[in-house]
Amino acid sequence: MELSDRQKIILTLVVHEYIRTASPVGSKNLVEQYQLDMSSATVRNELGLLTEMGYLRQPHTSAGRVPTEEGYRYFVERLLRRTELPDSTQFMISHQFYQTRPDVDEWMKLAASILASQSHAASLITPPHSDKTRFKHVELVATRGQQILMVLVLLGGEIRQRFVTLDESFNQEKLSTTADHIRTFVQGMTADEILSRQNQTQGLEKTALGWIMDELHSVSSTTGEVFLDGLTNVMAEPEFSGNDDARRALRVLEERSLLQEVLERTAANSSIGGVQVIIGGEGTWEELRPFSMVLGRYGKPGLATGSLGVLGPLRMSYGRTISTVRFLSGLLSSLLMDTMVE
Amino acid sequence: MELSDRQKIILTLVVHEYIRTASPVGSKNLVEQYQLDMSSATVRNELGLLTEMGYLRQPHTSAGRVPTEEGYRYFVERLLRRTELPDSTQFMISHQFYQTRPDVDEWMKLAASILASQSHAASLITPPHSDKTRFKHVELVATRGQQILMVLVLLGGEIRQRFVTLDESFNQEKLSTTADHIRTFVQGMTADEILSRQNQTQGLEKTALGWIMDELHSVSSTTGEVFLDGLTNVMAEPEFSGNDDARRALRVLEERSLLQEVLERTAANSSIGGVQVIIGGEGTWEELRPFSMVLGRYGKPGLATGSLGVLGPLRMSYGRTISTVRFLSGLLSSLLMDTMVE
DNA sequence: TTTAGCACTCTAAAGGCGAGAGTGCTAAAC
DNA sequence: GTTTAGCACTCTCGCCTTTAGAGTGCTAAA
Repeated sequence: MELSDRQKIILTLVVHEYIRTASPVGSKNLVEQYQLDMSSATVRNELGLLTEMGYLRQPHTSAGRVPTEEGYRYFVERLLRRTELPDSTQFMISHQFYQTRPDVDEWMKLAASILASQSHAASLITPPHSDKTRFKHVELVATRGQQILMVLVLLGGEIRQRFVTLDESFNQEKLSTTADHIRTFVQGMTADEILSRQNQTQGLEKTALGWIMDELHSVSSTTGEVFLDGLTNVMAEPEFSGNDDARRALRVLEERSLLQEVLERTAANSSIGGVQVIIGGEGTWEELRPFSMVLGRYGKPGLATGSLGVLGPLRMSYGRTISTVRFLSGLLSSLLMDTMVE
Repeated sequence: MELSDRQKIILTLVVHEYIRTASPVGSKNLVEQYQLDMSSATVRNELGLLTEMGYLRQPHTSAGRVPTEEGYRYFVERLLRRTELPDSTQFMISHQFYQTRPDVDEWMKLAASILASQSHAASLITPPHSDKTRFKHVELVATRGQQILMVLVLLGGEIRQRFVTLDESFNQEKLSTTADHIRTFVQGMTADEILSRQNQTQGLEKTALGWIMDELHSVSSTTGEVFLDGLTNVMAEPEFSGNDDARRALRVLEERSLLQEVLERTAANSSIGGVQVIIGGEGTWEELRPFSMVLGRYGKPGLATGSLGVLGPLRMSYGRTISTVRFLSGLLSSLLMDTMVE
C-alpha cells in the first residue's frame, strides 16, 4: 500500500488545502493553486486512486475530495516532517513564562492560553502529578474548635489541604510537635510504608498518620483538574457551525472525565518530549470522532508529570500544533525541574 | 407609571409564556393557554398599552410580544414573589454536600454543578476570599538546592504556596525554627502591620517576612479563579442557536476578567443571603446585553466571602434560579463556617 | 501515460408562493 | 365607558422550484 511520490505530493496538498479552506478540494483548483505541471485530468486520476485506497473521500458525487481519518493519519505519520517553532516565537513564549511569578498554576494557565492561541484550537493541561505518591512534609494548623487544617506536601511538590475534626481540641504547640515528629518519622514514604509503621505510634500522631495515608491514596487515584482554554477557537471552525455540532464539541470539553481518560490512556504510551496525535478518536472514543488531539507530557518521569495538549477539528494545522506542544512541554519540564521538591 | 392589576397579570403571563416557549406570545394564544375570562381583543388592548410603556416589544409588526429588559426587571422586582426551594430538593442538595469530603474546592465544584443543572444555565462561583488578608500560619519546606517552598495560611482559611530561591541553602531544621518564630511574631497581622515589625528581625526571617507581605498583597489584589459549569446549558437555548451568538455567549464565559469585574462590582452592593439580579448587563456591560445573571454571596463577611451565580438568557426561569442561588449560598456559608480558620 | 473534451451529477443560493399567526381598528354589545 | 366580535392587513416561515457552478468519470486522441 505504498504511495508513489506524486501521490504523496497530491495527498499533502489536499490536506493542506482542506485545512486552509475547510471545503472539499477539486482537481482543477489544486492545479491552479499550486501551479502543478500536470493537468487536472491527471490529478483527477490520482485523486480517484487515493480515494480507492481510503485516504480521501467525497462528501457526495461531484464534490471535491476531503481527507479521511486514514488520510490525516498517513499525512501526520509519513508526510509531515518535523519542524521546530521559529526562534522568535520560542523566545516570545519563554519570555512570557519568565515574567510570571513562579507558580505552577500560573504556568499552567499561561501554557493553556499560549497553546490555544498558537493552535487556534482548544487547549488542555493537567497539573503535574505523581503516581507513586510519597510523603514529604506535613503541617497541622489549629483552627477553632476541634477543626484542624492539615496541609500535606508530597514529593514532587503537590500540595493537598484538608480539614479534619477531632473529638478533643489541641493547641497549636501540640500540633506542631506532632507534625515535626511525623515529618522525620515517615519521611519519603508511600502510604503502604506508612501503614506498616503506624502501629509504633499512638494518640494524635496515629490519627494524623491515618489522615495522611487517606490523602496519599486519594491523590494517587485522582488526576487533578484539567485546565482548559480557547474554547471559542474550536467553535469558530466552520465544521462546528451548526448549533448541534457546537454543543457536542463543547460537551466533550466540559465532560472532564472523558478528557481524563484519554489523557491517562495516552500518558502510558508517551514519553516526555514525545508528542502523540489522536485522530478522530482512533476508533476508541466515539465522541471524539470529529476531533483530533495533539498530546504531550511534561515534568520529570517518576517524580511528577502532567499532560498538555490541544483538541481541535480533524483539519487542524498539525505541523504547527505539534511543534508548539513539543516546545511547551520541554519548557514546562525545565521550569518545573527548578521547583521540584525532592 | 403604575400598572393595573390586570396588566400585572398579563405581563406576568407573557413573561412566563415566553420563558416557556421562547417564541413571541400573542393575545389569542394567551387567552387559550391560561383560560383567561376576557377576550383576546381585550388582552390585545392591554398588550398595546404595555408595549407603549416599554415593558414589551414586538420583533416585527404582526408578531406576538416579547418582554423587554424593563419588562423582565419589573417582573423580577415587583411581580415575582419570593419562593423557597421545595423541601425535597433542599434535602437532596444538602445530602450531596455532606457526602463529599470536606474540601472547599470540592464544594465549589459541586455547587457549580448543582446550580447549573437546577437553573439550566451556566453557573459560576469564586472561592472564598478575604479583602483584609491576615497572617495565620506559615511553613517553609526545604526542597533541593536553594529552592524553598513557602506555604502560607491566611485567616479565613485561604492557602497560598510559592517557591522562592535563596542565595544560600538552609536545612529543614533552620527553616522550621524560623517559621515557628514568625508564626508567633506576626500572628494575625496584615501586611502593613508586618512591615512595621520587619526591622526588628534580620537574616532569613526578615527575608521570609518580605515574601509573606508580597503574598498578602498579591492575595488581596486577586480574586481567585472563577469556576464554571453548565456551559452547554446556555448553548442549548434557542436564542443562542446561531453560531455567532453561541460564540459570543461562550466568549463572555471564557473572558474571566469580565466575570470578575461583574462579580466584584456586585459584591459591593450585596449582602450574604441577598440575591442580585442583573438583567441585560444593566447598561453597564455591553457584552452581557443578551444575558441575565443571578448572583449571591456566601461565606462570613469580614473573614472570607465568595460569589456564586448563574448566567443565562434573559428569559431564564428567575423564580427557580433565585431560590436555588439563595439556598446554595446559605448552605455553603454554613458549611464553610465549620472550617473557617480564625 | 497524459491530456482534452464532454455529458452528467449534485449542491447551494435565490426566488416565488401559500399558510398561519398576530395585529390594529371599527363598530356593536354590555 | 369598557369589552368584544369581525375584518382587512402585515409579516414570517417553511416549502418548492429553478439555476448557476463546480466537480466528476469516462472516452478517445496525443
